[in-house]
Amino acid sequence: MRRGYGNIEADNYRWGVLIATWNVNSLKARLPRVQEWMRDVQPDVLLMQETKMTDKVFPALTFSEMGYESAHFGQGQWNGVAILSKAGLANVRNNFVVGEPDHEARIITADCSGVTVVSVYVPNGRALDHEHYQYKLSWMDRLAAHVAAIAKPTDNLVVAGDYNIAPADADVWDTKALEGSTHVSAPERARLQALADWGLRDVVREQHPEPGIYSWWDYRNGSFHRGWGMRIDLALVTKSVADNTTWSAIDRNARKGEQPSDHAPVLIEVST
DNA sequence: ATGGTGGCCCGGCCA
Repeated sequence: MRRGYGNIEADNYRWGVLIATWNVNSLKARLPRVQEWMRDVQPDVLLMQETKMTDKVFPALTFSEMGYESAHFGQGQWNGVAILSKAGLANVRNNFVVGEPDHEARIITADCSGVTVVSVYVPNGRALDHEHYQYKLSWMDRLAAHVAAIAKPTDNLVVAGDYNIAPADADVWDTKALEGSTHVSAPERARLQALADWGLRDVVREQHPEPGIYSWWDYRNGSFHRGWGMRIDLALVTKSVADNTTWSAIDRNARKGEQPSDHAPVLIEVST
């Protein structure tokens, strides 16, 4: 029997595979919080971003002792993505599988008991006139090629992580404040639409149409307490997964307390 | 949000 979801306000007990994604903003700094959260919520699969460490120091043994297999694609003090699973972990693929490999560690793919999962950390972009923004747009194009290369729209696929893109105006606290900024520009949103056109659905938004659900709040200015957030961490899934997603949430409680990440975990429960 | 925080690891850069 499955448990409830720890500190998450679920109105019921749920059954199925619980898949979570979380930008931890340094796994070294965040390991105690991550372990506490994992014990509390018991995800079956956890995708992480911004581990900010090398593969050599990734705490695979710690996660193994907690019952998780793991795969990590890191590069040092920046970026770094991981997949933890107690539902099987096979066919691990670092980086893009087609085209030019990225020079940064931002994407890792694996198969977890019939579902292919991709942990993505999309480049921030910095500013619309910055070359990093062009890197972000081309990165999203390469992600689309990667997705098309690893799966068909009829497969079980979850592409989740920190997209650094708010899909719509309802996903930000103040559209005026963000005018001319990254994360909300039309070209970025067009890249998300391309993934949608291929067959990936924003299942959390489908299940939570209300505005004001965010996954990231700036550390500065008391943004969290003022409600200045954005929903930029997304779980994009194919139809077979979306149609079997029985529950989803953003665990904003994880943004509270001592030494939080600036991102909250996003969860989906998929019945099997 | 023009940056007041927090990550990297010790001088700024990045988010």
